[in-house]
Amino acid sequence: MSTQERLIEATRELLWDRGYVGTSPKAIQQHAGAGQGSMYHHFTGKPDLALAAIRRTAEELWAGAEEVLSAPGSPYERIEAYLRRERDVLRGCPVGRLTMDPDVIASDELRAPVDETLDRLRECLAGIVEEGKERGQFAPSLDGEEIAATILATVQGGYVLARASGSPAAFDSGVRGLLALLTPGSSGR
Amino acid sequence: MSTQERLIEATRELLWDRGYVGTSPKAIQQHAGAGQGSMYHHFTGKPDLALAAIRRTAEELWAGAEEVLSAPGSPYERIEAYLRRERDVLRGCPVGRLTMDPDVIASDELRAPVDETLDRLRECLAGIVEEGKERGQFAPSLDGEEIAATILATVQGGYVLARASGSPAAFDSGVRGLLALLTPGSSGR
DNA sequence: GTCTATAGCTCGATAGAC
DNA sequence: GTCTATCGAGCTATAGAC
Repeated sequence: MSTQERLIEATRELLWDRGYVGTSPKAIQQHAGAGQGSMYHHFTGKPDLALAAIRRTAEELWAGAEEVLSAPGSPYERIEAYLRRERDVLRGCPVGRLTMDPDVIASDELRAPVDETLDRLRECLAGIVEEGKERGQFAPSLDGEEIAATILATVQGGYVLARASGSPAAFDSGVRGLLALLTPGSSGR
Repeated sequence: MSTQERLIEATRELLWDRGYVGTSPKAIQQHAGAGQGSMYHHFTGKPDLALAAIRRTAEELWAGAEEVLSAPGSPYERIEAYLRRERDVLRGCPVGRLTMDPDVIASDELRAPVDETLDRLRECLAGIVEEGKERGQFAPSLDGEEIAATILATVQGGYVLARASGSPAAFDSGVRGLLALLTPGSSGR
């Protein structure tokens, strides 16, 4: 793996665990096994390197989610597969956690990949919900865009609850609650 | 307001906006209009001051939520009031955002108020859902604890979506989706 | 391309005058 | 109680040798 690659990968790991504000160039260099000059040769500075790392993380997350959501199965089954998918719950979402970083939010460039990824996910989920309505799996009164936002929010918020309690249980509990509400034929009342 | 008070209030504001890692003692002192020595006279250091600030923020949040959730009304109405309550959406949750702070999560002392607050909220919501089941407002198949986790997660995740897009719309959308799923007599299918 | 050296600044904390 | 002065360390970045 090239030095440039190692720098990006090290940055991705550190951004996931410590966020942008909590990640120093020095820590990145040590993680990547590279010197100061090496980093500043390949990137103009911390924001430039972070942008490369965030873009790659966003792409990977989207690719993985898209794979699960486009797999064969009914709309409910695909949403369930997405929600129940294996996750490193206590580590949090590598994309969503960036929204709590003041420097990321302050920069349109750094925020863009985060925004686009969550937006694409929402569109994708909304389409699946609409398909479920057509098939009679979900109530016609439901709004695809809204339910998509609820699904995404439950996942993102699940990470928050899990990290607060130090256990993945709260994440799973929230997911089970949402699935119960979405379950064809037995939800709401 | 005493210097000690100003220090705590300044810390609360900065923790809300920039998190623990992103908040420096110097910034706190400037915000509070106090010198170095003043801060270290009243508190042993940054963790001590942050603990006082986090505890107060957690207590205030719980008090406000408890007030809305214990107001008169049916279970569904109380949950709706909680979800639709006015919030500084783009600023995020002053308690929930701390879960993305590596130093907060690493310290049992700093994490405790966060954990306890969300846990109490979950218990409170779970009781309301159970009450709704008894009244026939929610389906008997629903689990109070799980739905409570879903509600809390939708709120916490709503902040994430809103901050990612730079607009409160996504938060409101997720809340409307959840309320549709919870609506007596018209949810799921 | 990669290294070391160094800059100028801020970090979190302490010392000691008043 | 509050202030200024100062500490050693780490921050982000640049310079320049190799």
